Amino acid sequence: MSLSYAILGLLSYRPMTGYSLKEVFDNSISHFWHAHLSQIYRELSRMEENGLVASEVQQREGRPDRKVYQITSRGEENLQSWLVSFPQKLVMSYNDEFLLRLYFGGRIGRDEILFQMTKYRKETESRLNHFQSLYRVIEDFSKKAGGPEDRLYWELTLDLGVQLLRANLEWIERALEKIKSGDDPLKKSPG
Amino acid sequence: MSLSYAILGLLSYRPMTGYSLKEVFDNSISHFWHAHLSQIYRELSRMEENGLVASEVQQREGRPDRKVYQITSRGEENLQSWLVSFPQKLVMSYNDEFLLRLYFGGRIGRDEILFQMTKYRKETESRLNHFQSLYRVIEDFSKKAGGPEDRLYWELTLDLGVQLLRANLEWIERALEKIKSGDDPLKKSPG
DNA sequence: GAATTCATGTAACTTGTTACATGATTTA
DNA sequence: TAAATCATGTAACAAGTTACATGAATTC
Repeated sequence: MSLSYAILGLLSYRPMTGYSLKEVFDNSISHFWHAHLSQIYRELSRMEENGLVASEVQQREGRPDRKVYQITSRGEENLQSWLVSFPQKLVMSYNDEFLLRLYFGGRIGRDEILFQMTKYRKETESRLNHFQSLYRVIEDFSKKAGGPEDRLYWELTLDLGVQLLRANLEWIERALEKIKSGDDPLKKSPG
Repeated sequence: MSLSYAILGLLSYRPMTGYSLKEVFDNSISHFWHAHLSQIYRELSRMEENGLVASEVQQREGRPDRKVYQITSRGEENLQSWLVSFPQKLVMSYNDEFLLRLYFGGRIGRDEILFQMTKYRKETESRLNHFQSLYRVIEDFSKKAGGPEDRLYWELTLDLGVQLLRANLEWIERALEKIKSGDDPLKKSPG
């Protein structure tokens, strides 16, 4: 289960609560990994049972208690051995609901498709904007934790996220034109 | 659950067994949707309970029985209303184990990263080759089922799959160079 | 003779998703 | 004063994964 390695890796930079782990997931690795808060809490409990992490409850006046998790030496070993083992099977389970609809586009009207595609473009654009703002987050974070080596790899993964979104947007433009030109009665039956 | 819509959509072209549905998943929509055979069987049972599909057992001499599923009118309605409803939340759960390792690349040696990246490139290349062979599958299939409209959309989804893989490969080349040049002691501290 | 394909599923388990429950502090 | 943020989780269910079980026909 890769989620536990994602958690171990992030805890290897600094101890964190489940809540703050979720923030890092959303801000720093959302371009290639997503997890729900409830998943993170469940996984942390399991990992503590297995001795991969250890928790300490911090009581603070007024504000609610925080349960701060840190990686154990066993957790470090676990992480390390995972990092150097290239997966036998590359899991690439890319299930895309929008593409599933588009595949069956022949079953609905072109206007509906154009409408959905335009919405999809808007969403993709805002995701691209979000990703581009993450370079700043990496810069800030590399000053606090990790070294210049870490920063190289953080930026590389983000580069891919940005490039894939750009390729996606280029495809959207071409697809819109293809669909529109198919809609043009002059081009449908020439002569 | 989008799996049931994928099944309904495919059954709307022609009746199929669970086994042949799996083949279509792997050959025709694998670039944006993946499902295990056991998932398909489970989902078909559930859908039959809900009246979205109906099955008929065909007995054949010598060979094992086949359970052929077809879409019901209720299933058609179900599919149609899903197709015209743009999702409130675009599910983009893209979890990539390779990128997760790369993100933590600072924790392992550069040689290991280069080794894994090279393997990743090889896998990505073979996926691209597979995708490119699917245009032929679409061509063949559009002669048997569906019309020219369907073919446009089938090709569009495949176009995206191909373009994303190409963008991925371009990124790999650049990433390899960046990692290698960071490894070069001459570039590390000039002078 | 061994492996692959066709064809059906069940069982056990892990992961992902959504809703619920609680409650203080801060910001709009 | 309403909403958002911080902070913890549980419960219930849906979806994804892997292993097991069966057995004929075909291909290597």
